[in-house]
Amino acid sequence: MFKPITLKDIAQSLGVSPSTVSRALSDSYEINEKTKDRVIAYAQKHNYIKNPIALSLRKRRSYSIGVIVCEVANSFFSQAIDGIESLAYSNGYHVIISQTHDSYKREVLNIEHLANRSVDGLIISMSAETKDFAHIEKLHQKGLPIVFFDRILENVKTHKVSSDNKEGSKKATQSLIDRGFKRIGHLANAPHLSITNERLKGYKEALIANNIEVKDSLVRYCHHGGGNQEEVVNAVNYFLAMEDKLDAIFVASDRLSVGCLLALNELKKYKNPPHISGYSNSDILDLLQPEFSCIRQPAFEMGRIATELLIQLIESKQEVTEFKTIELSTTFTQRQ
Amino acid sequence: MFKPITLKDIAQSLGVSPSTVSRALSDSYEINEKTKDRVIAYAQKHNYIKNPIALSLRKRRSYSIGVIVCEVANSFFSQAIDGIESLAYSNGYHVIISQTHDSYKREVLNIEHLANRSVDGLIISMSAETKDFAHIEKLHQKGLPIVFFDRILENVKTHKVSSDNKEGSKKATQSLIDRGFKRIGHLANAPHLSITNERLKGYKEALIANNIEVKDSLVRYCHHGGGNQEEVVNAVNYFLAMEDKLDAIFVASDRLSVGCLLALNELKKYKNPPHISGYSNSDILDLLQPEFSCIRQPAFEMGRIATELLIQLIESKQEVTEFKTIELSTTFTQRQ
DNA sequence: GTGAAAGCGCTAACAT
DNA sequence: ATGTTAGCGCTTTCAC
Repeated sequence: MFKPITLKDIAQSLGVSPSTVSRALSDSYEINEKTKDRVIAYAQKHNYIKNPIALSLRKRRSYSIGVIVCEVANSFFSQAIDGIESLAYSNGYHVIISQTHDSYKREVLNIEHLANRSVDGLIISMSAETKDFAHIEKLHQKGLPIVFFDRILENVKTHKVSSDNKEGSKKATQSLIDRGFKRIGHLANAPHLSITNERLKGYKEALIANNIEVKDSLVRYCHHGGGNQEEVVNAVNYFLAMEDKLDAIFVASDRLSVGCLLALNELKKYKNPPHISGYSNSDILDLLQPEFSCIRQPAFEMGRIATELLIQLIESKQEVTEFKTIELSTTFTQRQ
Repeated sequence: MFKPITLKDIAQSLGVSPSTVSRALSDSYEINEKTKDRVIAYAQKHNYIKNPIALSLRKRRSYSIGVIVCEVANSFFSQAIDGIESLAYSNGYHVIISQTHDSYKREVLNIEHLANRSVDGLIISMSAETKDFAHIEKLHQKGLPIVFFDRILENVKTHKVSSDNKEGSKKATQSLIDRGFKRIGHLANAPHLSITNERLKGYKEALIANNIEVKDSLVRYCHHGGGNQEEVVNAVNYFLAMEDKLDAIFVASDRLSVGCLLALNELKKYKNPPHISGYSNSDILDLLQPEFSCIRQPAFEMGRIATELLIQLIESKQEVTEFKTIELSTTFTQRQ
């Protein structure tokens, strides 16, 4: 069975000590050029690769970072992951992706699994279900480098990367108002998420700025982030069944936008359905739904920046006490 | 800094030897019940978790499996990954996902990285660009457990899981013929992929069965699997520019279906565009493009089965010499 | 029923 | 410039 060549093997074959080999391979200045060449040549010829596990044990570093997201089958997150990977690989880090499927239980399990010394740091986007943050705070206190992205945890002191949610929301809602829509519903994400509140604020601010009354009855939350289509369908049905017909719905997330459009599609019987506008990073939606105006987050860039900050955290010699909260701008695309 | 409690710590605190603690925690029969209880209680109270890295080094097993796919932002693959995860986790394995973005170079890099003792086995779907298989054959010969899925490597003797590509293709093409389409183009994937050939065969067989001439000029390959939209646009343009107008296009993959529909969307100026039918596991496409008939692969199930076979391979005591090639059926959905 | 010791593959003081 | 040694955290043989 698969038994790769070790450093010791090389040492033996070459009649030198393991430490010499180790030093030669890490190009130490104290090793004779000739020995170095011999060792490197031999290693290359035999396809030697350092055992990363032994290395990790020794250095107490795994050179891998963990990413916690609700799901990868989501344009926003898969683009963000591409950004994370691009920076991680170029810095010699490996990326381990873990999906919570927006379940609190899975989040706890996955984070603990990763944290227990198999990753050097974590990039986390909270699950929609999570209300208790003990599992994260514990790790953070223990000193595990963590960077939050998109779905932030406000009161944990570390780097945070998101888009300017309030602003994005406000822009989109304002655009609906500009187009003459007055009764605008808001299909919101799970109530505990940072993004939910910020996006709600943006929506409300736009209404207020235009002297439109803010009504809680026009806001519908999806407690599982749209994880089961049923809750989205229910919300859409609620909106459609309202006595005072809705003019438009502003949708709070990528997944919900998809869910909402699907729901509306199933309910074709309704004539004059409300106009839909919302968050989406999906190219498909973008082009197939020509009347869908959307807010796009710079997902790739957000991933890159989060990773950059995490690597800084991991590699910093002294303890970091200054933390950044970065908010990137979103792009709003007005259609038709 | 993040310094978790070790087995040695427990031993010291309890005044027993490390070996006793180790045995107690693995519930060895030779340990006194009382000692066991003491140890387990202490471990739980202090949140002790075995260091997986040390464990891996010792056992020469990482309890993690690597997954190589072109990209996760793809309905088919993300569903397959969900299937892989579901079985892996319930068997105590961890899943590491690695994306090739259909680049040969990335594939080699990622596979080597994972293989070098940080995973116990690999589930691979080949990159579109890959024509040279040495990197995989080498690992396979060394005894690393590998299961292929979807994009198979024919002449490597190991388990393979795919859908019945020829059959699926044939069904879809036949359905186009049944609807009166005669001049049917085929937008194919990269020519080296197993699925490309099988799907091409199905397409051709359907034509032949209906006495329609098979013309190579009606087949267009996308060498990067649709990785850059440009090649898809070019192919679509080629089809649209043909003198004898095409009635329909049969599209060979999930990603290409998206690309093809997008391209067509951009080229709206053409009246009476050809009818599109093809592979797709996307719920969005499914519902937003009501006239799009599609073949859906049982992605989740394929992932599950591949994982099951891989775990068998990993855990089998004696060498496995009998290998399975599993082909699951696809579902064809006829629209409008 | 428990402990001592060796070793998984590697690196880094500490020799020489 | 190179070798010796100890140790990262764990399991497992061999003693007792």
